Amino acid sequence: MAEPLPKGYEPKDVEARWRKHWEETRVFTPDPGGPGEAFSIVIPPPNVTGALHIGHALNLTLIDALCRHARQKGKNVLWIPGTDHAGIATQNVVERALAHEGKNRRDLGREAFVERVWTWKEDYGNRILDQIKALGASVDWSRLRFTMDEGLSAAVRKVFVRLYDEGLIYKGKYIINWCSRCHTALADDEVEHEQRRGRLWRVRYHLADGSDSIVVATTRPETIPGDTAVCVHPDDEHYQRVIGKTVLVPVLGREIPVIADAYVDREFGTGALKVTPCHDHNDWMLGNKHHLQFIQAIDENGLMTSEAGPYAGLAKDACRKKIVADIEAAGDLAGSEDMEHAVGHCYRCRTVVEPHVSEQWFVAATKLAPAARAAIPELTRIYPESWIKTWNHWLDNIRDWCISRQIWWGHRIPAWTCPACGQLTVAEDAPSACKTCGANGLIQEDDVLDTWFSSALWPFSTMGWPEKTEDLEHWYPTSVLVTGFDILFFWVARMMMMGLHFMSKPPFRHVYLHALVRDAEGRKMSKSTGNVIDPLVMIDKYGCDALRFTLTAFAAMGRDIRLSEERIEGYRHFVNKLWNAARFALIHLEDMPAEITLDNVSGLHNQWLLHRLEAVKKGMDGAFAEYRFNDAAQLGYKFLWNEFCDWHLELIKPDLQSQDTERVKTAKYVLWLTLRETLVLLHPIMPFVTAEIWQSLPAAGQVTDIATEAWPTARPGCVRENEARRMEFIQEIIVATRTIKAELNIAPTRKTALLIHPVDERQAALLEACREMIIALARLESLRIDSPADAPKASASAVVQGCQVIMPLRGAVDLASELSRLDKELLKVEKDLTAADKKLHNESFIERAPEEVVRRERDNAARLRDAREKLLALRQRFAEALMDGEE
RNA sequence: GGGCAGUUAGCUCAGUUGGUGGAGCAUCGCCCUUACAAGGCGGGGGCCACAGGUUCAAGUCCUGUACUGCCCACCA
Repeated sequence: MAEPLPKGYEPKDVEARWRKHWEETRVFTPDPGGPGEAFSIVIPPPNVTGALHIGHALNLTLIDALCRHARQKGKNVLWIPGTDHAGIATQNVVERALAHEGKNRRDLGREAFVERVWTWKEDYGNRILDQIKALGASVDWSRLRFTMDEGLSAAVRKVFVRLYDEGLIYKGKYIINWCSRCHTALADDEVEHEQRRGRLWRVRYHLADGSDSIVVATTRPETIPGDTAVCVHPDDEHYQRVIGKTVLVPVLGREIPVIADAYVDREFGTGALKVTPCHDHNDWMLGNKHHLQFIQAIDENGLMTSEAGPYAGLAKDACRKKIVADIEAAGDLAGSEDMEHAVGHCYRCRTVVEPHVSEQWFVAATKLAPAARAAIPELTRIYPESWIKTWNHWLDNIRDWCISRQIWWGHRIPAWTCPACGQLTVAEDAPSACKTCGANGLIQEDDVLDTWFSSALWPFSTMGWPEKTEDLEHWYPTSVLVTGFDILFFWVARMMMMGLHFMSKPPFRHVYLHALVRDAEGRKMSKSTGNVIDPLVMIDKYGCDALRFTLTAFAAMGRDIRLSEERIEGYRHFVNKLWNAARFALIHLEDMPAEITLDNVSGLHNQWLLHRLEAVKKGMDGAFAEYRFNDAAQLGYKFLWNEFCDWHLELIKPDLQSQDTERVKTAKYVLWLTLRETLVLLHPIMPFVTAEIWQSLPAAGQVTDIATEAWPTARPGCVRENEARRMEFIQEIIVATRTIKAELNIAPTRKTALLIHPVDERQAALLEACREMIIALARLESLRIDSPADAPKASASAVVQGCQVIMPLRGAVDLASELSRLDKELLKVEKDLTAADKKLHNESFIERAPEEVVRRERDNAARLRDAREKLLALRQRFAEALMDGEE
């Protein structure tokens, strides 16, 4: 039965207890044969090396809210947790640790190194799981996955082999992005371009016949030894004379052709471009088109090759200095200038990326992309929809995906080469002998797959594919993918391609892209800037629910979140408010209150509250369904605080003290029921505090776990617009009275007399029925509801919906301030009335606006006119009182 | 260069289908009213970036401009 709640909400103990409870009772472990419509989400697997950051906190909070809400709606909810092996990132971390021991991975050798990473993963990889727990994520821990689990690795191999057999994976020589620090190829989207200050040199190339020269502009003179052509625009009259001739590479003296291609921008630099096919993506394209020579001048370590002649062995930066100096010495430097240009950096280590020609594995993304493009919005809806254009543009311009990485940590490519005949065998399992020549000792590829290759399979590999599992049958495709837009292409697009190809269905019905969390100044949070907000610290300081509520409240679609600690602190007040409201309720609900019929509940305030509750239920339900998280949070916030606490709890205080047992009974039941339903509504956002309060509340029968409680059903009988409006009128009367007191500097606690002059019998009856409420909330000594004929002239007053509210003033009250108060009020009414009249005098408004709108405007004007008359009269009386007082 | 957002109170942001603009924080005043001072009550504060257009009516729809941010892109 009911237990008293401690005075202050202590998140730490409460959260720990509920986490344990939910884990032990396995309420988040669903059965594929269980009842309810299937609802599933796969976690965007955090990097196993990573610590939970605020972006994860947002992501997990939103997913958790959706899952908890879906569960409340009776769905069969599966949320699969897991982590990603994050190839390059994880390898880097372990290599750094090794470096501290003065070793590198080659000292250990491949096997020992990989073993070491696994050990590291076991030690540190579980930290992230504890952090997911700390956030209250209602994941199914029995289905925990890791991208390098045996099952998922088998899926990777199967996919690789199938794609290879279908010709959708191939090996080929291509210019790729090379990180000389990570010593691996990078996919196009793993390269981040940044504007950097650089220099543009103008270098003179002499014609081989010595007759002339041509000046070429370059930002990378160190690639000159790799030049195999100079290219100009075919229509450029400056260079017609040299097209088809040959020039000499500066310093080296090698003879190369001058070619013409419309690719060249005549306006840029000198209009002449040096072509270095091995060290520039566009030059690669030109080299192929014009069948140029391919000369590799820089190796994979960033050193100049023997092709660079006198510069061989130099680091590329040193070569740049030297070659510029040499050219200048030769008198062939035609000038140089500073310029800004985009430079590619490795997204993991920030090293400048070097275009590099090598043998790599590719997925024919160009062939898989069209289906993925067409899937949105036909098969999968994306929220917010504005991303469709970006999605289409990216998929329309996709290039084949380089999937081989020259690192050790990851899924090793399942391809073997025969040492005897060189035959390549691609297979799920290591072949014992060469199919062609029967030789043994086939050698597996050294490279591993891009991390995103296994992530691309995540929605079905986690459910047991390629086995035909019940999970797949029941829960694929997943209901919605929730992630940040920053990995739309890295991850979402690739999942879409793989899902469509292997499952014939898109991997998710909806994609919800949430914002990036930034700091208060709108900057990205990063360790180097020192502006990170650590979610674990926030949970520790303010409680998980406060953090979750804040993130949810700020998660408006299509907009970044600027987070600061003060905001979390602010929403902690809300958690506390809920807690205290519950404490109040529990004081009066020692036992389960007797049930009453709600459709015809007595008491205007009860009718109003239940009416509002219906609206909030509906509103929050819709908000969750459409991923309007901020709306859901706001609706819950306002209802709980501004309606339930500010009004209803105050309004039922007299009820609870009453001798009328029916009245007490009604108050208690409405209180109990509203609080319970509100807890359920808020539970998806604030699981812990709601769970704690829920179990303290008396219940009919066994106390249940709020996590398994159903979303409250609608009570159409409680929707009562008219009663709600009447209650709002009473509230306006009370506010007007309070305002008079506040503005005349009368202490709110000082009980005053009040006279209300209603406009008609109906209003009089309503006021009479609510007499007690008005007295209590406006803090009155007495209340008269009738004509003000004998009211003292020295009274403060207000007009509410035509009804005059009059407060006789006695004692030390600054009477002059009442006069200015009334003047201010009059001014406002005048202004509104002028605006309304202006509209009503506009003939086209009367003619064209809908009847309803015109009628409302007329009513409005009439109301204002009436208010003005009454205020003027009241002011007149008051002014007389002032005169009298002065005489 | 292309694309996408944003511009609303001092600050951070809401504002569903056009019908007199809201919240939190901050600020000012009064109150320790027996759930809550992490609180209550009340107030002040906005030509909704700018310029046009559509409309009886525009923060909301359209066009353009300015600034800010993000994404994409092969200007060497």
